[in-house]
Parts: sequence; structure tokens; C-alpha cells
Amino acid sequence: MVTMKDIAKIVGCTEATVSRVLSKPEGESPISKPLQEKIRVVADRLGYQPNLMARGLATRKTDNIGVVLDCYEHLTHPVMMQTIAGITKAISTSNYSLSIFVLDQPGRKEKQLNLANLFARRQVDGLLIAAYDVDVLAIVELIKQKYPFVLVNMSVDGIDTNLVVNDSAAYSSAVVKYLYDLGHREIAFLPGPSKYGPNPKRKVITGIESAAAEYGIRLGPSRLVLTEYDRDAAYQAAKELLQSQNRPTAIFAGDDAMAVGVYHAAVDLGLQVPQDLSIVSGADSYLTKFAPVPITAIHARHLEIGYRAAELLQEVLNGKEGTERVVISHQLTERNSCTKIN
Amino acid sequence: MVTMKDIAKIVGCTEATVSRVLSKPEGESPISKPLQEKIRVVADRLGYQPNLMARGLATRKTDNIGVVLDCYEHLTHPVMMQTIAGITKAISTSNYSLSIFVLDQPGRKEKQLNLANLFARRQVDGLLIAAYDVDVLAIVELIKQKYPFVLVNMSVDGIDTNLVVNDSAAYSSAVVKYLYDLGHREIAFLPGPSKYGPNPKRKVITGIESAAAEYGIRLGPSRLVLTEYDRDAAYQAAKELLQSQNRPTAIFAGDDAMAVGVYHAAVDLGLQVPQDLSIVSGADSYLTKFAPVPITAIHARHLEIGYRAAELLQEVLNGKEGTERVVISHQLTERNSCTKIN
DNA sequence: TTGAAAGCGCTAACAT
DNA sequence: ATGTTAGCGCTTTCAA
Repeated sequence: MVTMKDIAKIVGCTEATVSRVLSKPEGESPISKPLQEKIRVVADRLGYQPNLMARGLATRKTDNIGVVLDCYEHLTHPVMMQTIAGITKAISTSNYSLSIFVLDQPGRKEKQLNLANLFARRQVDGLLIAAYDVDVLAIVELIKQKYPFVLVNMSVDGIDTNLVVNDSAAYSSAVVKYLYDLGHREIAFLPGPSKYGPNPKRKVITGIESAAAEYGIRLGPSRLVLTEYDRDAAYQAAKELLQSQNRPTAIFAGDDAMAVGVYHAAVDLGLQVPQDLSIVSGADSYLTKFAPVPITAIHARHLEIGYRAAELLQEVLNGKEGTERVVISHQLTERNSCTKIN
Repeated sequence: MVTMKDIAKIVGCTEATVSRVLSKPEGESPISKPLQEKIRVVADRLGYQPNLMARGLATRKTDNIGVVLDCYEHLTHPVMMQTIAGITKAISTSNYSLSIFVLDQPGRKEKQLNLANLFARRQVDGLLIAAYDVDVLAIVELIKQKYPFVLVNMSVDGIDTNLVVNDSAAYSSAVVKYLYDLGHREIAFLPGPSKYGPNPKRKVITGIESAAAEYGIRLGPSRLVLTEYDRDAAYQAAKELLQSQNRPTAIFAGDDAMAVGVYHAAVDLGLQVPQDLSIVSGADSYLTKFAPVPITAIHARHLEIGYRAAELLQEVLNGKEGTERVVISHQLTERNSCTKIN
């Protein structure tokens, strides 16, 4: 382990001088060019690497950013992977390193990881929170202590903080408008669960309701069915909807797996997609892309959300004041699952 | 920021004593019960949290483990996420934290992140390497310096080290045997690329070759086609294979997206699956599970691979000597894409 | 521009 | 069982 002391000894200066050269970027340190050169050469020759714990202890910074998830299982969810990929992309061009933390602590006294403690223990300089089960009080505590963080793809009612989200209310409206413009008047919605995260009602659903009102689309239990995000649940629900008195001509499914479930339900009932039924998926993935009839889907750009969240956090760490709400817009990716009707 | 010194002052003992209590688990510290209690109570009341950088500086340990990937894009790959989920699962019940590192450094002088430096800079105590593009010399350097690491789902020819892999040669044989037992003699293979990672030839391919020899299955260019892992490439290749003189009765596709490509090629040629063509996928995902005809697939248990790798690394960090090769066996998940032929 | 000295918060060896 | 002392490797005043 080679230290600054070693370099100082060889060069014939003090540790402090070495630090002044090696801790600042090549550009400007207050040390004379020749000495600077000498020090850099020796450091290179010895393969010097700074001890980041020592540096952190002295500077009170960790140069580390944490991502917080609910549980390790979420890492396998396509939306989360996209988000984390975006975060990693942003981080990897910076000087920060990235750590993963999971709220869920099976078999520990504290059921939920204490976020403020991550700061107190000097594990992170800032946090990207993509955990829908997070305790609201934990968030409040972070704000009270002025610990920097950004909410990723989530928000907490009544709390004003930095966050990056998609326009979930807007995109459900967009779907309604899209189908309406194709001539559909009987549209059923399988948006998934009513609640996800700390808020009482998902924005997607409020978006559906307001858009339905706007376009005069009838809702009600035969038009809006809440289930889990689940292929089979969607399959069942769709089957019932499609066998009802006046069956919908279009179905909006909350995510990709659900959209596939809806498709299979239609096929199993002898219906053709899109001739007899138009389908839009609320999430895009290779499941929708590679479906037998490629499915029109909302592409929510989660990679972008992660990327912008990491960027925003870094701005905050650089002293940015106030709070910012960044909204990442969706795209509607048209494929072959929808058609005009008269 | 409350420190041990603060606690010592209140309790009326020295910092050292506080450290002896708070750094060991409740079980045994050499301090008298009553003093121990006092210290714990005060620590609790003040909300004391240890400064991990200070501790690390003193103990020369980071209590951090790093996962190394090729690039951030790999985070969107289902196999990788399964692996990382497994790693996270294992880590989250330990006292280690987890960091993500990416080899690829766009626009820096060193094109590849220097792994040994992660140790020298005291960022990690150990590394889980799941990066197929890793420079072999980087691995050699780690060994030379005795820095602990485990290769995850990869191996390097001629290097004997700790690793956890799946039985890729075995599972391609298993596929051949499975199809052979169903009566298939004309089997085509679309295993993906010939090379992936630091070794000259993928084990899956050598597995296919030896199994083909064993069962007397003919290979050759009309039976073994190398492409990228890509739905469209597989679609094209399958179309050609299925239009050739004596077309195969079964196709083995390297991964889930390719298997779907093969399926669509068959359908587009008016063939029925499995009546006219049996399909086996080399990777399992919801793409195979939710396909119109659910596809029989090799399930490689990547979560298990990640989990075991993290476990193994922790054993090494606890002083385990020697090297271990852990092989995680596959499962063949039978669905509806294969049938017996006469 | 450089050196001297103190300190970041913790642990560990040596004493008692 | 507890106190004393000396670092761990770096940064940062304050002087010169």
C-alpha cells in the first residue's frame, strides 16, 4: 500500500504538498509546475491510489450514491432494470460510485432499513429512492436532516421534494384519446392495482377517469377492473369482459404481461386482434414487441427517468437549491394491435 | 454528528471502552455488563451511528462488495438482473453493502476500469465479476495481489479461480438427449454467437457437438447456424432451415427471443408448433412462458448462481483457502412446444 | 508556493 | 475490565 507519505519522502516534500497535487484535477493546484510534475511521475511509478476511506474521513464526503429498492425481487422487474440502467449510465460518467440498498430486512429488528442512518454512517452522500413501500416518515426525516435525495418514478402526496416521474396521468389520457380517435367508444380498462406506493390512488387511474369524462366514455365495473399486475388475472378479467352483453371494442391493459393475457383471452374466444378487439399496453417490453400480433404500447422511458434522477441528485449534491419535479414524457409506440372502427 | 467521544464523555469512560462495546455484537465484549448497558443506552438515546469510513480506515476493511459488469446496458438483460437479484438477496442478510461497477468507461484514458485499483483505493473487500469482456490480465493481476474475487457465470481458460457457473455443456447435451428421446433425428441448432466472454468457443457449442456425436445427430452448416442473440436473426435463419431440402423436425434456439423468432418463422411458413416443428429455448423468461404456444426451455437458475457466488465470496473473505468451482445445474421446463415423432 | 501541525472518528496494542 | 497512546491516510487551517 503506497501512501502520500511514501511519495513525499521520495520527492522530498511534505504529505500536504502531495495532497494538494493529487487531490485536485490536473488543471489547478497551487503547486509549482515542476514539483507538480515530479509528484505525478513518482505517484504514477509507484502506482499510487488514494485511500478513499481516509479521504472521506477528512472531507466528510463518500463520493457514493445509493439506490434504494423495496426488495431484491424488484431487481428482476423490467421497469426497475431500465431505471437502474439509466442511473448507472449517468453515474458511470461521474466520479460517484453506486451502491444498492434494499428496504426489506428479513429477520432483523428494524423491519425497514433506516435511510437517514445511511447518511449518519457515512455510506452515501445522496439517495435515489425507487421504493414504493418506503415509510413516509423516513422521507420526512431525510428532509428534516437535509439529507439529499431524489424520488424516482414515485411521489408522496403532500411532500414537496426533488423527483423524476413519468406523466402517468397524461399517458392514460393519451391512450383514451388514441382509441377515441380510432372510433372506439366502448373501452375497458385493466390498469392493474388501484394503489401502488404510498399514495391512496394511482395517477393512471385518475387519468383514466378524467379522460373518460372528457371524451364521454362510460366507466363502471364492466369497464374498469382492478387486478394485480398479472397475466392470468388479466386473462380472466378480459374473458369476462369480452363475454358480457355489449363487449368492449378496445382494452387498455396496465402492463405488458397483462396485455398478452388480454390477447390470449381474445384468441381463445375466437376473436381476432385487432379486427375484433384493439389492445393497448401500459408498458412496453419485448413481450409486447415480440407478441404474435405486436402490441401497441406506452413506452415510458424508464431509462431516461433513472438517468435524469441521477443527474438531478448530482446537481443537488453540487449545491442546487430548492426542489424540482421532472416529468419524463411517454411515447406511444404504435404496432399492430389497434384498428379503426366505424 | 454524534461520536464515540461524545458517548464516552457522558458515560464517564474513554472512547476505547465505547468502541469495545459498540463494535462487537451484543454477545461478547470484554466490558462489564453494567458499563456496557450504560454505554448502549446513551448510544441509543443520542442515536449514535458509527462512521464507517473512520472504522474502515482503522480496520482496513470496507465491508463492501462490488459487482462488475461490462456496461450499463447489461443491466437490462434478464439474465443479468436475475444474477444481481441473487447477489443482492445474499448480501442483504449479511453485513456487507453492495456496489455496482461497470468496466466500460466511455471517454476516459483507461478504456477499462482497473479492478485492482478498486481494492487499492479501498472501495471493496471483494469482487463478483460478471463481465465477459474483462481483460484476462486484469484477472491475473487480482490473483497476483491476492485480492478476493469470484467469477460469476463465466470462466477463463487456463485460470484456476473461484467461480460459479451453470452447466452449459451439460444442458446443451440434455437438450439433444431430450429431443432424441422424443424421436427427433433431424435437429437444427441456433445457439447464438460462437464466442461470448474471454474464451475461444462457447461451452454450449462444444456440448452440442459432443452430444450430436454421441447420438449420431448430423451437424454441418444446414444444422448448426451461428448468429447473434437476436430475434430477427433467428427468424431469418430458421426460415432458411425450414425451407431446405430435408427440413429439421426440431430446433434448439439459444435464448428466449430467438426461440420466439423461430416460432414466428414456423408460423409464417404455415407450419404448426409442435406438430410440424418442436422448439426448445436455451433461456427461460416470460417470453417463453407467455408465448402463444408456451415454449419448452432450459431454466438456468441465474438467481441461484448470483446467490451462491455472493456466498462463496463471503466465505473467501472469511478466510476460506483454495479455489472452488460451483456448478449450478439447470432444469428443463417442459411446456407445449415439443412433441414425439415416429 | 510550501511546510508544520492538527484533526477527521475509529480501533488496537500495550499497560495497569 | 478499563485507560493510554498511537496510529489508519488523508485534508486543511495557519504560518512562513
